[in-house]
Amino acid sequence: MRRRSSLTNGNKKAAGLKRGPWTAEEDEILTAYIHKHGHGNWSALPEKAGLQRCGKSCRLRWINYLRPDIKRGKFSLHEEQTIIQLHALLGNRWSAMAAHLPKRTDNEIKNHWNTHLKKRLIKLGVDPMTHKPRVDASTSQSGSTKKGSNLSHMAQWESARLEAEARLVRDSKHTIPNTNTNTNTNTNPIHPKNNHLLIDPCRINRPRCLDVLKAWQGVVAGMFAFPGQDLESPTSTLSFSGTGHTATSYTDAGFDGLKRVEEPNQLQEIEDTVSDIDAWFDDTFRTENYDNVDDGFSNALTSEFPMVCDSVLDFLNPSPYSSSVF
DNA sequence: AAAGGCTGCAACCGCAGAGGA
DNA sequence: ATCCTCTGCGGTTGCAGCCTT
Repeated sequence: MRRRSSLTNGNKKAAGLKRGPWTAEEDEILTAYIHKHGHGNWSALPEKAGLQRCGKSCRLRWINYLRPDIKRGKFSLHEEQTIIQLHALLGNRWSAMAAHLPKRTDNEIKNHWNTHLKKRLIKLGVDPMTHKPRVDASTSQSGSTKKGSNLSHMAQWESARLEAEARLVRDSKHTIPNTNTNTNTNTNPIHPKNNHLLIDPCRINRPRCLDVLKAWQGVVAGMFAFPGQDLESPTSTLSFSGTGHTATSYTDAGFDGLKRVEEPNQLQEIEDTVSDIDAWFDDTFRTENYDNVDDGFSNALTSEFPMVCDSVLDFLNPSPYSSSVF
């Protein structure tokens, strides 16, 4: 890791630059400039646009507030569920989470987590960092420890995958201008530099990670013994494949691994594991509030997890039309 | 009605990584 | 190999508005 000078250009507190809340006039100037010229180099933008702000401030204002493809206002129940689930997988990787919540910014998600969700989980007796019930260590000898360990592995694997996907989403956002208007294309663009397929962020409205996680739940729970594979390490995901997949397509390699379910009793094990995970999520997140709404969290999870079996069966009976979107 | 506390969120700060010189 | 700039990220702060006493 390279060291940098202690104060980079972007961090110098330039004298004479305005700080604090943006005025409507400043917003207008910035918006008009970006609509006309694009943002280009942020550090050069303020001078060109005639703003007494630093480039960093302009960038933040645009990304978190002025951008047209931003949804503001209350988070829906589904969005909150998604945030909680993503947080369990990714931790405080707000930008990666934002990539899976279209039209929400990392700042918004972070604020919502810190001001609402975190407190709610604490109130429910759930540790917001580990997403596990806050119980004393005496229960650690129970079978739940093993499941927790497996979940931890899953989280590591899925976390790595999500990060890669988030990166792709970011790339695609940068590659496709006017993402708010170009939403119905069926053809994904290709990254100009590496020729990798770029994921259309509009296709990630529903967090597909959940589907993949469900598939992984079967894999990582210890049903597959790959000689010489170290399932403790997320990087071993890459070694599932000998097909020369690049890192950006390594989830394909993971599905190759899934196809190794060959014994009927393995399917039963998968289903048992799914049930365990279902119960775990249910116990962790059920609240009176959720129980009292029709599309409550418990129901949502219950409806989500059957897809695990679908996914696994899908891989047991591979069809050319059922392949993953990855 | 006033004071103090709390909440929500926009904005800032410092650091790290990527990439060019 | 090193330095520098730019960009992006996550943590933190400041403050307006709301709530409670």
